[in-house]
Amino acid sequence: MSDPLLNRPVVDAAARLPRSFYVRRTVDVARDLLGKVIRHGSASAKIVETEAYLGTDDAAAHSARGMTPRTRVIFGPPGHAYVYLIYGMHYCLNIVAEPEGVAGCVLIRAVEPTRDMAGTALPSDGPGKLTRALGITLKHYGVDLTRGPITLHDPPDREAFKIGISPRIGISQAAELPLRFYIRGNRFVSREPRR
DNA sequence: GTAATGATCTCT
DNA sequence: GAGATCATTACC
Repeated sequence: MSDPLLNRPVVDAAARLPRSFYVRRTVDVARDLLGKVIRHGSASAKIVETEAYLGTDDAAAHSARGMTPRTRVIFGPPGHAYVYLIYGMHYCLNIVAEPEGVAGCVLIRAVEPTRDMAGTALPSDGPGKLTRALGITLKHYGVDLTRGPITLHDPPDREAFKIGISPRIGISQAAELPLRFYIRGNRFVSREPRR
């Protein structure tokens, strides 16, 4: 493979994001997750697109209608994974934000593959595709991202990028709110912004 | 217990 | 533009 994006060095475990990173407003966590590295097993990828889903005041959020067995983790301590099955076939990965007791999570919409078990990049330009590429399923519901098996890290090299903001994709409620964040010009972003 | 729905993706 | 496919939810 000649793709320079592949086979980069594995990030240092010491750069793992601390709990304090997640104990903030959901919008801030969504924006700051851009450029971070997500790891699962030997797979590794850089986050290039996110969406904020605000707790109980956001009609588009699963947590809008209160705590249920599924949304329980969204109200729990930050830095945990909220995974759900959509359309009977795709898993979506969310990162829980806000202090314990306050709902809020960030949907990971696209990642830039940096390494995987086969040494080949799998499609990761969409929320359902990236979970498949990283091997994330419902069994990862509620896992602590400061412990594993899924972990988040600061990138080994700090590349500058510009942040784009747009309305969220694929929702009907609160569809106009500018809660989607992406790295401008990155080719793995799922869609270009609407105008 | 039954029925509607969906933060998607792939193919036509 | 339509179909795939099933966990979760709301309602009986």
